[in-house]
Amino acid sequence: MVAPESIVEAFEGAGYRLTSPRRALAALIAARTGHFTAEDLLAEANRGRHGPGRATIFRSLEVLAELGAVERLDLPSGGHAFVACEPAHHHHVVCSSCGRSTEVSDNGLEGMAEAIQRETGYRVDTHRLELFGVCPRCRSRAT
Amino acid sequence: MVAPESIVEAFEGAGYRLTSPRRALAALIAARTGHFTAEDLLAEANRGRHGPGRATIFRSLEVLAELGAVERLDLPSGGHAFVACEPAHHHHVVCSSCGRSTEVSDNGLEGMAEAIQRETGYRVDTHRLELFGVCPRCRSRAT
DNA sequence: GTTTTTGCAAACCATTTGCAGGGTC
DNA sequence: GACCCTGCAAATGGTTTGCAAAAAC
Repeated sequence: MVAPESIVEAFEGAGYRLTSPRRALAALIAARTGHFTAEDLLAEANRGRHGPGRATIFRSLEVLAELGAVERLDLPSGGHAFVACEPAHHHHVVCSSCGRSTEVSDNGLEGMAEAIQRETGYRVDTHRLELFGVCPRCRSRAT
Repeated sequence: MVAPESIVEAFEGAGYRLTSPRRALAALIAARTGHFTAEDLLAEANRGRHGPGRATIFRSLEVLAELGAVERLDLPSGGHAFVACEPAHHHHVVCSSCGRSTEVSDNGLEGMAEAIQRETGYRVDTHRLELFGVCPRCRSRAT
């Protein structure tokens, strides 16, 4: 869904050192088609015998989330997951069947935030929108 | 922000038994002006010496969230909190300074969901929108 | 009297942290 | 060579669970 290089570049561009655990992690993330949890990556890393360790995975995901190369999602279940993405403001629709996700511009939401600001008097600083549904592929397969 | 009775009624209406721990919890929740964590309630419950225990608090919050008497929030920090609310579809603007929150109709969002559906082909089932900012009171106080 | 709820404390699980050795710039 | 990064394993902190006693219906 995302090239491993773009993740490596995120590290690089922000002045982080290029290490083999980070390269390996980039590959693991790039190999994912949908959203994934830290646990998923960890399991995958342990499968191959030279994958990054638990601590590195968590630490790197945090960095990547800060850099915007990855976004943290709050699943309806209360758990956390991540999706690789382009570093621009946007949101995701996540397929609850296969986990695949698609980016969505927040076209319209900006306006809504302004309307809310006017109505409530709050100064709205940030928002998070998460959409969950079924992707086209799963819809047709489900038939 | 919400009357204790409305919470008690939520239990009642759904066929749950009315117990004193549940009444006490309803009062604790009603006393909150903003969002609160399970931990907050637990601390408060322990202050008075006959409050509900840890397990009951978590179990009840889960039930109330299911019933829609309370909504679970995902804070930007990654933690979880709750707000008491009316059981209708809506969203909240949460003040990051004092924790107070206000309900917001999702006026407009419905339309957005449809647009997204059309654009991406996903069938959108649910969404969660959380807004964070500074409430009027804190804005003026902050000057 | 039957069924639900509670409380306690132990179990859990994801995530974080301290620290010494190793790798990168 | 200096400083950043990693792995390990132990600590953490919020949330869940098993079970016997207590309360509601």
